[in-house]
Amino acid sequence: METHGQRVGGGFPGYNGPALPRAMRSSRGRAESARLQSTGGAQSGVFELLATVAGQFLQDDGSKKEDQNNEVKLGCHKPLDQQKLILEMNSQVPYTECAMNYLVAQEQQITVTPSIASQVDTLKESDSALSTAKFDQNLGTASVAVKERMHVPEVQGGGTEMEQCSAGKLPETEEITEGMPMQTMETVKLMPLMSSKDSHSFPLDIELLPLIEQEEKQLSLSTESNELVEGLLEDLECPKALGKFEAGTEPAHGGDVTLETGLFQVQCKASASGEAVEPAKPIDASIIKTEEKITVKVEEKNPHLLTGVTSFMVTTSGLEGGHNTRAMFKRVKSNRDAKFFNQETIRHLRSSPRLVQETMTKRLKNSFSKGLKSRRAANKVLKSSPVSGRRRKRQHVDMESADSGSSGAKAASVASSPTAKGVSKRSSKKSCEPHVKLSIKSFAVPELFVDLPESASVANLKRAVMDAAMSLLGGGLRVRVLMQGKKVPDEGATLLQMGISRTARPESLDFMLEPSPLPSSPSTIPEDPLLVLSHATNQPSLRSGTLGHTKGSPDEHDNIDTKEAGCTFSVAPDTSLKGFNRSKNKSTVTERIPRESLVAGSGAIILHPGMGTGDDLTAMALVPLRQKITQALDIGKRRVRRPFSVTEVEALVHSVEKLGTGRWRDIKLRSFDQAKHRTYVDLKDKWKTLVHTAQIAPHQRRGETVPQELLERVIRIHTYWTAQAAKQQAELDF
DNA sequence: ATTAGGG
DNA sequence: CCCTAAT
Repeated sequence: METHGQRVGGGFPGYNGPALPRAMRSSRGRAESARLQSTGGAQSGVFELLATVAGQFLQDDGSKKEDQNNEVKLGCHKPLDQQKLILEMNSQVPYTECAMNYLVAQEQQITVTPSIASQVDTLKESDSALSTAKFDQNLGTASVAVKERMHVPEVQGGGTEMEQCSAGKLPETEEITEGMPMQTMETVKLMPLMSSKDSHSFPLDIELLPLIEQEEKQLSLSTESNELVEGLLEDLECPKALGKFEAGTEPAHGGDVTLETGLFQVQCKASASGEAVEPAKPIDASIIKTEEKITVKVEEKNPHLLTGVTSFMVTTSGLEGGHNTRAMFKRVKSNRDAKFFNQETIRHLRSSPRLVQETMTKRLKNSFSKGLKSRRAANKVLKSSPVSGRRRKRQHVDMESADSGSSGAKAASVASSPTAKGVSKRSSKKSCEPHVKLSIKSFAVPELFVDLPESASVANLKRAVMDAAMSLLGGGLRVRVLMQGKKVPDEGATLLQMGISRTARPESLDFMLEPSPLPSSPSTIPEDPLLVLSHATNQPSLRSGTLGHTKGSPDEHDNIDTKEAGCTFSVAPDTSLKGFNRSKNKSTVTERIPRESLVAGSGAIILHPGMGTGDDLTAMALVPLRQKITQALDIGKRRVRRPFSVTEVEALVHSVEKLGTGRWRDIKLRSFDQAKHRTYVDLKDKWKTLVHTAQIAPHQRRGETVPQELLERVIRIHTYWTAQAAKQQAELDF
C-alpha cells in the first residue's frame, strides 16, 4: 500500500496520467485539503455562488438582480407564461438543496438571484458552461434539465473546471462567497417575483399527508351517516366528492375517496372561490344507511400498505339538538379488519359536543391565524377499544379512561425504543404507576408561507408547499407542548402536576413542531417537559419514552417527574417501517448521514421510531437529539433516492479517471465536495453500478440514460485501473 | 474515518 | 442505497 506515484500515462486516449500520486492512507487529506485551505476557506460556497452565476445566465432579463438582503430568490420561468416564483429561503438547508427539488420537479429553466447578485456579474459568458456544471453539482439531478434548456455548451475537459473550482482556483468567486448567509435562514416563503397586482393571496387549505413509500394508498370509507361522510370528505379535502354529497338531497350512497400517500401529499382547495382547484380523486366510500347511530367504518383496501394513516375529522351535524360538532376520530390501529369507531367513542363525543367543538374551533382558528393549517394536526385520543388481545401493543388509551379505573391493567407500556425490551420487563413486573399515554397522530406544522401567482398551477402550489415544508424540516424543529392552547408555563412540571394525566382532556393538549432556534443558542430555550423527559441521555434510549418505570407503586405518582415518567408517544406509525429496525448501530447511521442540515442545539428532540419487541409495535419514543434533525429523521429511514445526473456521472468519471478507484474520499473532495448528499460511499457505489451498467446491454439499462460515450469511458477507466491494481498486487507478491 | 464488498 | 467488516 505504499506504492504510489507511478506514472499512469497512456492509459486511455487523451489521458496523461494522474498528477497526484496515490495518497497513502496516512497522508489522507493532506495534499488536497491543503490546497483547499490555501484558497482561504472561501472554498466552501463556491458552488453556491456558481449556482447563482449560472442563474444569471439563465435569466431572460438579467436585468433584475436587485439585492434583497439575506434573500435568495429562485425564479422559475416557464416558456409560455410568466411563471415566476421567488423562493425565499431561510433555513439551514443550503438553498440549492431546497431549490433543487423544486427545480427538478419543474423541469424548467431556473434562475437564481442571490442577494449578492450584484457581486456576481463578474463571471463571463465563457464561464457559463462551468457555471452550469457547478450548478449541477449543487443541484444534483436538476442539472440535466437545466442544461438542456439552457443550451449551454457541455463542460469540456471532462470536468476539469469543476476540479479547479473545487480546488479554489476561481478567484472571482472566492470573495463573493464569503459571508454569504445562505446556509442559515429560517423561513421559507414563496412569493410572486413579478409584481403581480392580480395575484391576490387567498387562504388555502393545505394538508400535508404523510405518505407511505411513494405508493398510493387507498382508503375506503363507509359510514351510516351522510353527514359524517360529508364531513369526512370535506376534511379529506376532496371538493368534488364533497360537492357530490352536498348536492344530493337524498342520502348519498357511495363514493370513493382515494388518499394519496407518499412523502407528503399536498391536497388543497382554494377557499376563496370555494372552488376546487384540484380534482378530487375518485372516492370509494359508501354510506351505509343504518340507524341514527354514528358509526364510521374504515376499511382499507390495502391493509398492509395503510398502517400509518390514522385519523380523520368527522363532521357530525345535527346531533345534540342542532349542535354542529366536529370531532376527530382516530382510526383504531389494526389494519386487518374493518375498523369501527366504537359506539362508545361516538357516545362520548355526543356527550360532550361542546367540548369537542370548542377545541376544534380553537385549533382551527389558531391554525388560520398562521395562514395555513394542517388539519391533521389536531388530534384526539380515543380510548382503545377492546381490541382483541394480540397486537394491542400500540393501543391508545384515552386519558380520561385512565382514571376511570383500568389504569393499571393497561399500563403495559407501549414503549418501543430500541431498548424497550429489556426495560419493559422491569416495568411490567412492578410499576403500577399511572402512565400517561398519548397518541400523537400528527403535529401541527409550523407556519409556512406560500404565495404564488394565479398562473401557477396546482402542481406548482404543491411543489411550493412541499419545498416550504421540507425546508422547514431541514432547518430543525423542536417540540412545543400546549395545554388549552397555551404554552406550558413551567416546563419542569410533571405531567401529573399539569393535570395531563387525569384531569386534562386529550383535546386540551397539543403538540406542535416549531422551527428550531438558532443553533448557536442551545440553552436559551427552556426545555419542554417532554424534552426533559429524556434529556442528558445520549445513550440510546433507556430513558426515553416509556421506559424507566423502575419503581413505582400505583400511588407513587410523585415519581412522575420529568426524569422518570414514562411517556409513550405513539405516533402514527409509518406503514413501511422497513428500514426502521435496521439501525441497530446508530453510530453507523449517524456517520453515514452527511449533515445536510445542521440543527439546533440542545433541547431539540425528535420522534424516534423505536424498535418494538418485534411485533407490530411501531410506536415511537421521544428521544433527545442535540445534533442533526435530519439525522434524527433519517434514523432507520432510507435516504431519499437521488439519482445521479449525467453531469454528476461525468464528474465522477473524470475524477476516477484521474485518481483511480479506491480513493473515494479524495474523489468526493475533488468533485463532490459541495454535494453534501453524496458521500464517498455513494460515489463508490455509483461507480460500481456505472461499471455494471456499462457492461450490460443498453436495453437493460434503466433510469436516466448515461451517454454511451461516457459508459465506454467508464469501461476504459475501469479496465485500466483494474489492471493497475493487479500490477501493484503482483509487485507486492513479488 | 475510509475502504471494499455483499446485499 | 444499506450494512458490515476490516483497516
